[in-house]
Amino acid sequence: MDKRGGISGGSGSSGEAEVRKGPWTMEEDLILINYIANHGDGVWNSLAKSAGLKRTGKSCRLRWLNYLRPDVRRGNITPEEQLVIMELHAKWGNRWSKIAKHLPGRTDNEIKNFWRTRIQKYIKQTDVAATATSSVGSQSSEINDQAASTSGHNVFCAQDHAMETYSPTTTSYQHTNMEFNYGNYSAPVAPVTTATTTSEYPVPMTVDDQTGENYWGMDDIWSSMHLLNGN
DNA sequence: AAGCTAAGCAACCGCCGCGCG
DNA sequence: CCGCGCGGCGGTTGCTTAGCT
Repeated sequence: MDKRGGISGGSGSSGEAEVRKGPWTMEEDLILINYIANHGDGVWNSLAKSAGLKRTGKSCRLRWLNYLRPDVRRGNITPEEQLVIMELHAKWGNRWSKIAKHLPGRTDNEIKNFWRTRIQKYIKQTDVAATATSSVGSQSSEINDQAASTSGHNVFCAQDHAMETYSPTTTSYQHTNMEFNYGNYSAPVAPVTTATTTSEYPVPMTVDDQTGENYWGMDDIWSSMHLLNGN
């Protein structure tokens, strides 16, 4: 079952408004950003309709809050943030939005994913290690408290190498010769073999100094919005 | 080089609470 | 009080990709 596949909401023979699902396209992102920049957010269902997006209000809200907001921070969770997450999770449990409020620029979804992938793995490993050395099983909360009370940086790194090497896949509009990737979104793209062809796109791209790859960052998108809006 | 597996993450789903008529 | 719509939240899914065999 693919929850993210294309248009859903009926066979298409009816007059029902079709609802798009799955990864957001760059066009949709631009529409949403532009609309919110001009009208503000909120009342998401009507916003989706007014903006002409074939998306549910929920989907628009999620996309905006988790990704398109200008103050969203991307990239590595810092050791300090790791500590905060662990401390607050020990205190509040899976109250991700509450935890996210204490981490400016981080979203509940990001923290939730971080917890599930990194910290739960760490807990699992620690749990296995604990049961291996002792017949007494340890509970997650105990581990949380233990880890949360650990001062200093890279609390996981000593035992979890993945923490050190954590390098999230880019969430920018990354451009290669074949296609550009936007998180999971992968769209056919006009063949771009020269730098000049980037002007075909509404968004000026950034060139990575190290890889030489072109990509669209959020800054690029926002600057393009100013262009589109005539600022 | 090809196939397999695990990790990472975007996005959807279902539920709940709140405000409003 | 009740029903409805909306926003918010936590859980879950599945696609992509990197690493390994």
